[in-house]
Amino acid sequence: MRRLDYGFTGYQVPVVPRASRSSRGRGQIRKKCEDNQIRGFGILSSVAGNLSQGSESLVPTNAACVQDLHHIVYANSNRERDEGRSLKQDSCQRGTCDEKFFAFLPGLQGHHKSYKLNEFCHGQNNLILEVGSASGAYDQSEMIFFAEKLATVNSRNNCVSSSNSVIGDSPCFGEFFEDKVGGVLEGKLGDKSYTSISEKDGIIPITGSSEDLIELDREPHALVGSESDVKLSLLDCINHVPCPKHYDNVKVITRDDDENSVRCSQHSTISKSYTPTAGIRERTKKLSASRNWREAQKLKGGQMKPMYCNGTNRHMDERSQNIYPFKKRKFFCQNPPCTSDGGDNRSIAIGASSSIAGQVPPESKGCNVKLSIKSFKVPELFIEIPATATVGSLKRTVMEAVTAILGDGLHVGILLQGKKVKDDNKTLLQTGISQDRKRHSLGFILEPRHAQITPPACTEDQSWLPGCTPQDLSRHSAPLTLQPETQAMVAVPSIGMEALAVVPFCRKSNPEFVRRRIRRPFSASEVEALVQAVEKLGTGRWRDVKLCAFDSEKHRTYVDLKDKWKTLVHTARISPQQRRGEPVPQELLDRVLAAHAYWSAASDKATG
DNA sequence: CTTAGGG
DNA sequence: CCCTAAG
Repeated sequence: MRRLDYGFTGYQVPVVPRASRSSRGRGQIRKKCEDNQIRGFGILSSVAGNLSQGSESLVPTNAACVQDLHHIVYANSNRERDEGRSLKQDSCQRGTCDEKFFAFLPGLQGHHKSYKLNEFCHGQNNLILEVGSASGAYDQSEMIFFAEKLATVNSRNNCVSSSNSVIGDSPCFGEFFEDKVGGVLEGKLGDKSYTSISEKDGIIPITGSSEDLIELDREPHALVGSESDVKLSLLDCINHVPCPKHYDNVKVITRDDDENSVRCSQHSTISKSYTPTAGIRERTKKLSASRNWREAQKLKGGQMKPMYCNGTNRHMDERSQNIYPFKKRKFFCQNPPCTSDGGDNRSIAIGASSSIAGQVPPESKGCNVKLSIKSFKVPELFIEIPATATVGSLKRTVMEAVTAILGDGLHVGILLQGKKVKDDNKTLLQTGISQDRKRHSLGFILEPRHAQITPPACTEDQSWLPGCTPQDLSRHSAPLTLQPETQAMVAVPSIGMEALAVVPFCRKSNPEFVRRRIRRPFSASEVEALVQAVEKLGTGRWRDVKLCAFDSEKHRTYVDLKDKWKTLVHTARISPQQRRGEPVPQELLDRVLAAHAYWSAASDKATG
C-alpha cells in the first residue's frame, strides 16, 4: 500500500452486501442464430427451385429465347423499357449505376436437380443473385431473371466488394455453374473470362458485401485479389456498362455525436470477418435519422417502453439510448419496439417501389418463362429525418435504410396480378406465370422473412407523418411505382410490409442488425468520478459504481465503467509515451493503480 | 440481471 | 465497445 490518504475514508470491505445473484434472478439467455444471415436466401432458393420444377413440365425451349437479352429485358412496359435503357446507358453518366440482380434458373427436363442459390450478394454496386444447377444436362428451358436495381453507387468501388463471401458463411452456397449456364452468360454478356472460368472451376465466388454498400467512399483495395479473378470477371460481366466517372453522391461519412470525437472516414481497417454484414458492425456509419430516433427514445419518457421491454431494468435501457451505427447482429430474436420522433422533426416518407417486367415470348410458348426484374419491390421505406437535414444526409439515410432491408431477413414473394402466389409447389403453368397475357402483372417483392413480426409499436406514434394512418403510409409508395401494373403490389396486405414501413431502424425488420454505440471517450471529470467511486466501492461492484457516480449518465453502463476501469489500469501501467488519446492526469492514474491494488488485495483475501 | 474477461 | 459464459 503506497499511501492511504486517497481523499476518502480508506478502503474497506464493502459495507453494503450485495444481493445474491439468485435473488436477482436471471433473464433468459439470448440465443444466437448463426445462419440467420442466409435465411433470406433460403426462400429465394426454394422459389427458384420451384420455378425450375415448374419448368419441367414445359415444352422444350426455343434457342432464341436466350439470344437477345435486350429483347427480353425491358420488353414489358413502356416506362420500364425506356427507363431501363436509359438507365443502362445513361445512369452512370448521371452519377448512378445500376444495381443488378441476376438470377439464372436453368430448368431441366427429365432431370430432377436441386437448384441452389449460387450467389446472393449486394455490394455497393451489385446485388447479384444467381441460381445455378450442379448438373451439366440442360436440355431446355432456361429461366432467366434479370433484375436491375437502380442504386446510387460509387463506381470506384466496382468489384471492390468482391472479396466478401456469403458462401463462406454457409455450406448452402457455392454451387456450380456449368457450361450451359456459362453459355448463357456468355451469350448475354459476352464475357469470355467468366465463361471459361465457370467451366473450368465451376465455382462462382460470392461478390459484394453489405458493408460495402454502406461505405462507398473508399478506394478499392487489396481485397479484390483475395478471391481470384473470377469475381472480377463476373462483375465485369454484370457491369458491362462501365461507370467511368467518379460518383460520390452516396458517400457516407461518420461523425460521432460526441463533440469529442469526429470520425470522417475509415479507409484502412477491414473487418476480419467478411460476412456481408459483419463489416457493417465494424465500419458502418451512424446516420442522423438513427440519432434522432434514439434521441426521441430518450425524450419520449414514459410514452414508450424501453427498447428491451423491461421496465425493471434501467441499465439495459441505457444502452438503447445510445446511437448505434449498424452492425451485425447475431440474430437476437428480440423485437424492440421502434419509435419515431414526436419532436419537431419533419418527416419525409419515401415509398420505395420497383417494378418487374415479365415476358413470355410467343415463340417460347410453354417453354421458357423469361422474366426481367427491373427491381425488386421493397414494400415500404419510410425515412424520418429532420427538415434541417442536408440532402446528403438524406441520401445516407436512405442508403442505410435500404441496407437495413437488404442486409438480411428477406424473402422473395411472387405477386401475380397483385396477389401473392403462396403455393410454391405450383408450376408456372399452373400459376399462370407462363401465360403471355399475364406477363405484365408478375411481380417480385422483398419482404421480411419473419412473418410473425407484429406491427411495430411505433405505429401508434406516427404523428410525425401528419394525418397518416399506417394505411395511408402504404399508399404513399403507390405514386412512386414505376409501372401501373405493379401498383397492385403496393396494395397487397402484408404484415411484413407493415414492418418495413418503419424502416427508421426498426430492428424488427432486420433483426440481424443492431447499431454499435458511438464511441464516447471518458472525460477527465468522468475518470475522476469513476476513480473516486471505485476507491469507495471497489472493483467488483460496477452496478453500484454506476449508481453512485454515473447514475445520470445514461450512456455509461456499468459494463462501460468496468471496461473503462480496465483501460485505466492498463493506461496507468504503461509508459506515458505509449498512452493514446486524451491524456489522463497522472494523479488519477496513480489513484487508479492504488485502488486497483487495494481492491485486488481485498479480493484475494476474501477469496483465498 | 451482473460480473468478469476476452475480443 | 462488444460479446458472452457464469453466477
